[in-house]
Amino acid sequence: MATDGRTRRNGAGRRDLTEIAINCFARHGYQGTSIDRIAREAGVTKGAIYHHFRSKEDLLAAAVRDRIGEFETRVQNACRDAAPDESLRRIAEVCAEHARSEDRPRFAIKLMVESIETNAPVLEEMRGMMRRFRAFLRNIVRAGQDSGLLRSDADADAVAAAYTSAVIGAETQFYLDPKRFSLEHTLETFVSQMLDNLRPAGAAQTLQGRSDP
Amino acid sequence: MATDGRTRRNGAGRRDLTEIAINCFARHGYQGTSIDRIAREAGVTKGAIYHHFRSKEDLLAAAVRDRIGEFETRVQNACRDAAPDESLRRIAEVCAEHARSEDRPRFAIKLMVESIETNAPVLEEMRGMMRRFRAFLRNIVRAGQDSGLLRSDADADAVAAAYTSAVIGAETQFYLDPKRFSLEHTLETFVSQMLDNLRPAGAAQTLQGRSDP
DNA sequence: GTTGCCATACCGACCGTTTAGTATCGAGTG
DNA sequence: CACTCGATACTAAACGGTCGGTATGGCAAC
Repeated sequence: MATDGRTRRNGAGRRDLTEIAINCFARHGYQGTSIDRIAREAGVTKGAIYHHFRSKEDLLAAAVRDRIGEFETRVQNACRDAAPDESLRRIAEVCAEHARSEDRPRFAIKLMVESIETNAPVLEEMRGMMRRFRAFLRNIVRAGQDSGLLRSDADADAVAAAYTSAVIGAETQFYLDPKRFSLEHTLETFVSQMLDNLRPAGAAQTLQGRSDP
Repeated sequence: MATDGRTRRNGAGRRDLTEIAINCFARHGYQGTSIDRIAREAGVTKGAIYHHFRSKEDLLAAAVRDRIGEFETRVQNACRDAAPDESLRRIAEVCAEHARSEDRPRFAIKLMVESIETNAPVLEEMRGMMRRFRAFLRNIVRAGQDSGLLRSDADADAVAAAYTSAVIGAETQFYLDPKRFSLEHTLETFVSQMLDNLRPAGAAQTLQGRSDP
């Protein structure tokens, strides 16, 4: 708790504040999180936050931007040097890990849903993130089609949209009912189903999932 | 706006209040909706609301229960006298209609997500709804398996979970980006993909979706 | 008159934001 | 080296407003 080499004072820096803020926002939502709560968890007073950020919305926007960039980097790194079908499997794994992580989870789902009809700037940020995610998936599918690995008559946009739906819906159900909803198994089932369906006609057909008798 | 034959006064009855309340909650969230706002939209004052409901949470719980029951009835009716595969198509259609309706939409997604870590009673209600929804789907899949219509070696629970994921995720993306996200097409793509995958080995294989060249 | 339904007025708590003031540092100056 | 100056990083306190909730009273119907 002493010096961390980054700040002159004992308090939290601007970067630390966005970390703590997004954590609070992800747990209690934007409207359910008071500036005082963030300040308390950061070990500073309310004034310190208003020294770094113009408003509560400004703090939220900064925190969201940080997290979105982090998530996208993570997804991209998981796909490095991987074939299209392997990439599609890995992305689901990264999303599941993200949902199970200690600090990061829920922020996307919670703030995305809350911002609908209540916070236009954040909504726009989230909309951009989802569009980029779908485009990223679509390009992977297209690459698979171009290389003959995946069926070329499939609608890559629709496949990407369905994939994104499965991820968001599975995360939501997992947050709602973590003890009864098996996140990884659901995503694996979906991805296997999708890859089976995308296999070019004539290729060998595998049963659902791996061979785990 | 005069007498509607139900109430002695010009105000709204208990049932009308839950309708208006769920509408507000669905748009602005629970924490983003004040009692005064609901009262204003209902054409009454706060006192009227506290005459019918003990607290804001009580009002929310009553409104949520009403809506959940309504939705479940709608889904069940859509499946009357339908074969399993047809039921699975119809449920997706009902969910898409629900998402596009004028008054009802968003309440499930919004309140479900918001209640995570903030409102245990509502969370429990939502959890029950999702469990029943998945169980309903699973039973349809099992019925299809028993009748030989669907592959018997598929994991019915996992299929139901993936289906539910797709519905929730597609609705969420649609609310987030209604102009760019095509809800119906995404759900149709998913359901076709799933049914293709569930077709028993040896059965005729159709291409994705209908023939819309 | 009693009862059900609702309006009015109000309370205490809390929220986002502002302001005034303070402590701590680095750079510049002699 | 000491010393000033000006940022920077905060604290403490308060303000105006809104919120959920309550107490009270009145009007209409039976």
